[in-house]
Amino acid sequence: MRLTRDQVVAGGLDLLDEVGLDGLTMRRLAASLGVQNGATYWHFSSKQALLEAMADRMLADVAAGLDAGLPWDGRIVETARRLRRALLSRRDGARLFSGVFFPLPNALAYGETMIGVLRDAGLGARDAVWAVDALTYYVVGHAAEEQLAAAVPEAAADRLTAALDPERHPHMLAAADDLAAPHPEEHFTYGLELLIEGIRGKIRQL
Amino acid sequence: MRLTRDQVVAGGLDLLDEVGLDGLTMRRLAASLGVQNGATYWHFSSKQALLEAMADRMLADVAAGLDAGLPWDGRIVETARRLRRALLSRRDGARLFSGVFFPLPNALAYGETMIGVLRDAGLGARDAVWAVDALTYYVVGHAAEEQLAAAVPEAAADRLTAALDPERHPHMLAAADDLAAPHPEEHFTYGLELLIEGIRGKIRQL
DNA sequence: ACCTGAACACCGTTCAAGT
DNA sequence: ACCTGAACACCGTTCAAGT
Repeated sequence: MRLTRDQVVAGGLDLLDEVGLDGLTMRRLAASLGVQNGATYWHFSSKQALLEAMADRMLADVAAGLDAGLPWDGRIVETARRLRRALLSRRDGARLFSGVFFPLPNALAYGETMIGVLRDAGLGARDAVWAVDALTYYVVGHAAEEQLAAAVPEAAADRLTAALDPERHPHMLAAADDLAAPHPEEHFTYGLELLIEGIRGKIRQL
Repeated sequence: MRLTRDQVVAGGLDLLDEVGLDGLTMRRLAASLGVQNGATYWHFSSKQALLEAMADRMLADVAAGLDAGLPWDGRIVETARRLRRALLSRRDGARLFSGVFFPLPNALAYGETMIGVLRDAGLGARDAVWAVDALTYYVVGHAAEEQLAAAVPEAAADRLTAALDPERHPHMLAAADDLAAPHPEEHFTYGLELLIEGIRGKIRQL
């Protein structure tokens, strides 16, 4: 059976879950597909091109079928959540996405949806784009940090507490339980609401 | 003259400006320091350890001497700007920082300062930490995108306009001039204000 | 204490040659 | 059209041996 482009992408995503982004090599991928080393280069001109295809595949359903009955802020929350879920669906998914240049089909669909919601809410073109940029940086940054913390199981927590000094970091020590973020969903929602509240302010000023 | 740890870090940062994060190799660094390949490993146990030291050095003055006379929102803006400037001070500085695990001295000082400002403003421990997390994801994400766009000079713009379809991306096309972000400072301030406005909302609820 | 020299086990990418 | 086999030019890391 010959290899298809889709199989290479799917194999890449499966391998990503197995070995993480740093362990993902073209040679391992070829091996896991039962093929020789150079074979994948017939389907993708470079590793970067493959990573882009993988990133976009990961975002497949982010912008599909958004409930038009929701108010604008509900639609923003829903779409941000979908992006978040997509990024978290694969190991190192957020890092994979942020290492890739933006204009990919599903990423564009996400952006277009988000901007559309804010324009419906009354924002001008520039405000809408810039607000979506802020939302996106937040969602991606949050997911990346969450996956980074998950990747460094115990060493992370130990190293953090070791680095914190009661003299110089009283505030961080006082919030140590919330720093380690054992409540990622609540944590995510908190920052998302901050941004949405800021957008509400902009809409009020219209 | 023998090599010092500091010289290795400084050489790493200079090389970063020259060749970018992807071009930064231990071998090139050794060559630029006029030393043999393995020599840097006496000063740093791994490339990752060196990258961490470089990232922290980059953040050296972010938390020093903040004007206590400013209102809380002015202090947040000032500190966020300093982090931004530090990240932009070196090529791929934002990507360097986000690839490194958080608890480094200057990064901790930054976090402590930010949390302190929000606690002064009246927020509880958890709210303050979570709000600072949101601010930091935003600052780093914004700087990373800005440096990524700067790294792909013209190909980026071309590829974006080529990918945009009037049928499917009317909103993005309508905002094309603001998408390419020829106004990075204004763009940065816009999103930062969104978050600060959200924090104002939290403080009002107290 | 600090560095050299040389090796080990990998990489991404290319490309003639096969089928 | 799609893949193999083999090579090229690199990597990070280790470590005996030198000074």
